[in-house]
Amino acid sequence: MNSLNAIRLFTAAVDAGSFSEVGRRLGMAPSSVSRQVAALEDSVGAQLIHRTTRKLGLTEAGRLYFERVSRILAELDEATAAVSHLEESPRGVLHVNGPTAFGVRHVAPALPDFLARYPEVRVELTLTDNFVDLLEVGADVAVRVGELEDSSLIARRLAPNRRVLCASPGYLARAGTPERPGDLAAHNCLVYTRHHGNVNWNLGGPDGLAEVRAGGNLRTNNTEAVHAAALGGLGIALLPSWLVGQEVQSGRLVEVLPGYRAAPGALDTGIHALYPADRHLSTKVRAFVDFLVERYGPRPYWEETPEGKAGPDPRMAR
Amino acid sequence: MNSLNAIRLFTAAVDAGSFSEVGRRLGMAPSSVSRQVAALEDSVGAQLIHRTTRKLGLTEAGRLYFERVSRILAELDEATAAVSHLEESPRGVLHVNGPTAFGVRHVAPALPDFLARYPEVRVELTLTDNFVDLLEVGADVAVRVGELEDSSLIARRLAPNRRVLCASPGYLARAGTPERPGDLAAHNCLVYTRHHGNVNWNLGGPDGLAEVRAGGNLRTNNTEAVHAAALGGLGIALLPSWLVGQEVQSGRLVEVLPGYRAAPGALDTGIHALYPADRHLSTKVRAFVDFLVERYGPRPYWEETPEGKAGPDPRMAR
DNA sequence: ATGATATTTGCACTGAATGCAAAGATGAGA
DNA sequence: TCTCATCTTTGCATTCAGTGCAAATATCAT
Repeated sequence: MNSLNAIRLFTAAVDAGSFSEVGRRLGMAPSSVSRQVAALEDSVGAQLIHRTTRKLGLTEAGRLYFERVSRILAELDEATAAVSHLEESPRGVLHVNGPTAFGVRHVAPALPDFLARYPEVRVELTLTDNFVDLLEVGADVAVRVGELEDSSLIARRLAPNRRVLCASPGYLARAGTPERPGDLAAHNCLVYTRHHGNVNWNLGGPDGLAEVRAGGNLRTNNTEAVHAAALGGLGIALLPSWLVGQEVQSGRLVEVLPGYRAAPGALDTGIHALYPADRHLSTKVRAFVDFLVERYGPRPYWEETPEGKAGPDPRMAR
Repeated sequence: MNSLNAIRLFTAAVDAGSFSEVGRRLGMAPSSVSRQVAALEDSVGAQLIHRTTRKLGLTEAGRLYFERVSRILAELDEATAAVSHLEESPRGVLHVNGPTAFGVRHVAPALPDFLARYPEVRVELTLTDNFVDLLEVGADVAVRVGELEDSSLIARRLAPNRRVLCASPGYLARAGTPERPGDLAAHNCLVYTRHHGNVNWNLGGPDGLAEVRAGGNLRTNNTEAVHAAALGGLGIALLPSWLVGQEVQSGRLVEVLPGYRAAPGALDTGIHALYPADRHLSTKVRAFVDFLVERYGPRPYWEETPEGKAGPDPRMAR
């Protein structure tokens, strides 16, 4: 197999008109240039350059080869430059994958700012609720809420994932407001059933952990359904802050037992960006992840309290 | 500088879908494939392939690079093939250089047969009477008559170069036919003056060397002029057999003192083909030189005697 | 002729590429 | 859920290609 270096030296020799001159320009011994060109001639099976101690002359084969090969070298450099250019600054198509509910509320609204900052990036956002293989779907980065599957991907923490108790003002006016965790037993608790499993709520508060039996007339495996029911005044729900935070801020929902949060568990691991553990992280992915980290910040906007009052102990945020 | 081998392995990996598969196909260790691709990625400064133990996935940069690079590799193979093709059999343009007189009489007439045997060759014949640098004029092969300049070129002997005494039948009828070398002093000798130098004729015959003073009413530095004068019946000339051989055969000239030839000297060194001493002799040059050797043979057609009678002692040749 | 400069070859050496083995990762199937 | 087969990657010793230097040879200019 002929080496690319030999071809470059061949064209350089044609340009320079002398092996020694090539050596001087490229800082190598003339003998090396000579041997590389000779090896190239052996590999193509034809004399390319007639040599004399004073001048070089192209063979017909050499002329033919030079014309084609110098164009090819230019194309190759161009291809390399194109790829390098792609990584100079965020550019190209960024495939983002994420869960529907979070994506609609907190990824899609962020995209205008992101795209304004990086005009050469185009985003392709795919929202699905089943975990997908990044390589399989050709995604560059995924946003995952909750527990992380075991994989070789790199996870960058974007925000905590806290679940809070909440209900509509109408419900509370009608059914009263619980004062202690034990009071929940008397309320209509809207239960999200993840794996037909435990439906008790483990709450952490000023007086430590409390496990309460949550029951009511609605059990569903769909968080959005719990959300809708709570908004409709059906009862008390335990929902992630990114889902209800802004409605609590606007008063459409009211936080119940504000000193208590769902005790950290698998579902509360946090919100992460996942991307392949490549040695060369592409600038567009890095830019996107950095952008989300910056946008959500240590305390995401959906957890901001209106009066700047410090919310729950940040140390609770796993 | 990125290596061509790494690029080939990259495209092979994209085609095969696995580094191990590439290793099996190309008979090399998977780790080598992996390292070459990694080195290529380093050199272009971007991840090209997302790797998992079970599958490979192209990056956007990888897709871009693959598209361009696979086309470039094909072009490069094509260029190499074109050059190799050129040497598979005699093909292309053959630049032939030679002296005018010999070229017109014995090279040009041979070309129809040569070109008929090698239909893919085109000949560019340049006839000049001053020695030229092959490289300078871009010639592939030169035919030289007489002494060889000292050079690094390879000389292949094509035919002997003998000079014989001859005159027209009319001249001999008028002035008589010399019987011994000494008789030449009484004849009109047509003298070719090469370097204003010695104009004596050194003749070799049955009784050894004989140096005779050649003189007459024509001295010229042009062989063709001597030739024309002899044909016109002006006197006795000492001319190369390739120039007068066929006219002797046809009777337009008559050989004088047939047992005598010009004693071998610089002018009689022979007729040679010269070509560059390249390690790869092009097939078209080899074909042409072989063709001339075969055509002229050990005893050139211009020296054939009508009755098949053995001419002068062949050992005199050279 | 002589000197300057060119290509090429022999020789020792350096550095890159390789194969092997081991470790970590992933998917299929029991 | 566990095991196995297979994949990529890394460390390490080895091999081979590529390099520079010096010498030999060739060519042109002075």
